[in-house]
Amino acid sequence: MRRYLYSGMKHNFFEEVYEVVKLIPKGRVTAYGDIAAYLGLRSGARAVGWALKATAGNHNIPAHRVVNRNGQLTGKHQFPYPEYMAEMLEAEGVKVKDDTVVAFDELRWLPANELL
DNA sequence: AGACTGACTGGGA
DNA sequence: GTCCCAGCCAGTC
Repeated sequence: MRRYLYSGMKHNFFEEVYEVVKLIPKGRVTAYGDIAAYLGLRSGARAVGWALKATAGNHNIPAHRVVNRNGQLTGKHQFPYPEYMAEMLEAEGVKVKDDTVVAFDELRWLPANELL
């Protein structure tokens, strides 16, 4: 995994996002902003969400492990059906209540901390 | 070309 | 805690 610093570098932002998302461990979650920060963007969270939208239907990318900074499943409506995202997380041992990940702070996986 | 939009976020009021 | 606002990327009109 290489560092992505946006300044001056021409690169496919989407692919970088996908690579990071694929590395999120089962049973853990992360936030859009965490991924953006790791990729070197100040406020690229929205761009990350936009990129993940393009992965809809791609089962090779665990997009359900990405939630917003409050642990809310804001992207649930992009899945085959609204409950799909929560079901996937529950199946991995992540508890979800009211569209929000329980104990989000403990399960939050930060790429900058866990990767070299 | 310009203006919006969206699976967002941090900071200030 | 709430509300507002600018900034990020790529696509659409």
